[in-house]
Amino acid sequence: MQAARVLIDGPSDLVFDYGIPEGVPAIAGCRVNIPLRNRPATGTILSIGPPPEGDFALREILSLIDPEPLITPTLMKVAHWMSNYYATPLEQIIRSFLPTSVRQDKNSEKTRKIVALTQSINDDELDKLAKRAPRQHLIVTVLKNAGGTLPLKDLGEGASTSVKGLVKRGWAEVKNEAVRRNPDAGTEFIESTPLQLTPEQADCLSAVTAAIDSTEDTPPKPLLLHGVTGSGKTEVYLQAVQHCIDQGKTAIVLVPEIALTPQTIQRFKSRFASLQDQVAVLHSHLSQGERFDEWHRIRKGKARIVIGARSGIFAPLPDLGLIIVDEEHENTYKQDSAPRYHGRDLAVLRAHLESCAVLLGSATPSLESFQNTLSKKYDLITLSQRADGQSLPIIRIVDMRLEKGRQKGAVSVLSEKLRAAMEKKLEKDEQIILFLNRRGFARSLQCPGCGKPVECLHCAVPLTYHRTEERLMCHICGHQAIVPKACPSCHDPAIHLQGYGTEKVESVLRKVFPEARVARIDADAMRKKNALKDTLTRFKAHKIDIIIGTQMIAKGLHFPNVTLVGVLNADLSLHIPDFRAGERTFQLLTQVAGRAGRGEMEGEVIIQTFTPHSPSVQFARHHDFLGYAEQDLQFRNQFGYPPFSHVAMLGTRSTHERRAQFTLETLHRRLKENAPPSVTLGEPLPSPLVRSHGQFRYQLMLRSPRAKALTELIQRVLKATPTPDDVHIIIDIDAYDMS
DNA sequence: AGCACGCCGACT
DNA sequence: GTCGGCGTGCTC
Repeated sequence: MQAARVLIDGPSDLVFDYGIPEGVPAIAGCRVNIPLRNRPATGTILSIGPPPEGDFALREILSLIDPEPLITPTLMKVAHWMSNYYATPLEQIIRSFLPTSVRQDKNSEKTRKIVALTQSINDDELDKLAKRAPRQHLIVTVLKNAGGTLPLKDLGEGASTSVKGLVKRGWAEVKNEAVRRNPDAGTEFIESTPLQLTPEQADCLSAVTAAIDSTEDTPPKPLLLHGVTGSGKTEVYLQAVQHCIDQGKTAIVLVPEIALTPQTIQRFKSRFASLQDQVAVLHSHLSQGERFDEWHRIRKGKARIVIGARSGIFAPLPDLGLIIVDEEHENTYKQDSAPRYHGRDLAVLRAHLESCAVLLGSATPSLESFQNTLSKKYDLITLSQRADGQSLPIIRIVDMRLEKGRQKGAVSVLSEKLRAAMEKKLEKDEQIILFLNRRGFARSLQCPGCGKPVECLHCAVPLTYHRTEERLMCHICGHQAIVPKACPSCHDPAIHLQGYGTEKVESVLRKVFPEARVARIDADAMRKKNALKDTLTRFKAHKIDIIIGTQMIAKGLHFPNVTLVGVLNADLSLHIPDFRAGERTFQLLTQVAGRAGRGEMEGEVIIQTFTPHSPSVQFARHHDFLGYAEQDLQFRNQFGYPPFSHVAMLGTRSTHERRAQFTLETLHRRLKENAPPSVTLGEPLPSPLVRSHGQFRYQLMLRSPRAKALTELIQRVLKATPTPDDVHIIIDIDAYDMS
């Protein structure tokens, strides 16, 4: 007899063997009801194998929750890999694979009652019925006209009694029919036809189709598509997915955030309108029931194209042919709560395990992915021209250090150049997007005179200002400094923390351009449901002249009438204590600039900055990704940052500050004693956001060329080191969030 | 001796 | 997670 190895639901990652009763089709990936001690429990079958040795009575599975496995064999492998790599209990991983409604098998199929005539009734009987039971007669007539069947609720109120009468006579029967809870119910999508491809696009497409068509013996390499903004990456995606479907395979399309990419979703839905029911969009606004239905449609192969945010990578699609990761450089692919996986990395892993094609696309690829093309792990394909033949927008830099004198000390929001340019565009009735990257808390000291932030000499990242201690701190090596009275570089005493938000900008705009129609897009203003969609629709219809927004507007939006994009303070994302700050700023500037000049008219971009010479600003200005990458990769290599190493953050959180600190210090000591030479240890330090949600946070950075070395070391030390109950430990492998 | 409490390991 | 065994220590 075979036994099933079952992972029990719950936080303790229990694995036990159970007997499989006669006739129960239990296979790996199935969800099961099992007895545990004296109570029932639920779990997931990990594998089937011979029963274990040992003198205990094997208990049997009570029943299968779902007759078919909810987790495919490949996804099971992904889960095991994740558990090892991210140092996370397998149970937690599996839990994150399944939506709650699917896992708990709640909100299972919605049904409705269908009334069907069972036999033809002759006119004679009908006449009799008309006299004796006019309601029944009416129902029979209606049903006959409708072809014999109708939903019960369409027969009008109070019909059920009469229907019962008909059932009694044996003339009709009532059946339950499953109805799909369709998130798009009532929306019509008009099918769009494929666009004519430029020669570059055609080359890229054939590289992707070749990868889709490659056989299992020659598994395809991952593809990195570097396409400048407006180069028509989405059209390549669409035609690649079409090819995949034509081959009878399925496809996953990952997008950074469903809510922020309504235009991309729309294009997919329209292109595949004839396959309407075969496109499933997984997003956080689905109801539990909708999610249940979409998930099962995917599992059964009824939906063959899945569009989703990072967790879409767990979609249980059979016959996977292609995975696309749009805007692969986006940080939103990294989950910032356990399991802290990276959607793009899992896409590459899953594609490898499924021997299917994977396409990573971006106008500003991550240095991790780009480095993989240099080392020949990935193939690079390029779209260097805009699809409509338009040139990339002209980018002008405004040196805000010079504005300071002009505007006498006041925090200057709009430079004279930007204001003048806006005025011109408004006169011509063209639209404007203003961008302000507001990143609150962890702030550095920047000199308004020379534009330099105060940096750590050892780590080349800005020092972080800690208000409580009135000190500057390097958040990587622990170096501390007092807050300078004057700028260390130019001795300007005006050095201070400065900042303003989108709201302030909005009020300035209303004052400077009282005639213009202004709208603000940020997390605060867009809290209401559909607020973003509505604002974008009004902007498209030109009922708004100027949009002022945060990162939310940097991505993927396409508005032909926008001819001016202004970046109010390019430095805000530059001077945060993170080795990726430069990369992020370059990405942001390039992406934002790409919103300009997407129609007939030429676009113009104005970037306001205190550091006009920083590589992020200069390379973005010249639309030079390769130049930027070369420069930043050199820096990363020199200081041993990713992609030349893996970074792990080990953190403690507690309501007791001393305990959080002490625990991390203890762990640090033990790590030091046990660390192999390949691992570089940082110092245990208060997080830049020391206190958040009432908890104190301390963290420690570890680096190593091998991620496995980090996971192993951390797990070994944690296992051997008891920690207080009220201190929560966080392990973040390949961390992106340094705050 | 008898019992409440809390820690800790087992749970197939 | 949850149960139960067992040791500690307090009370009767």
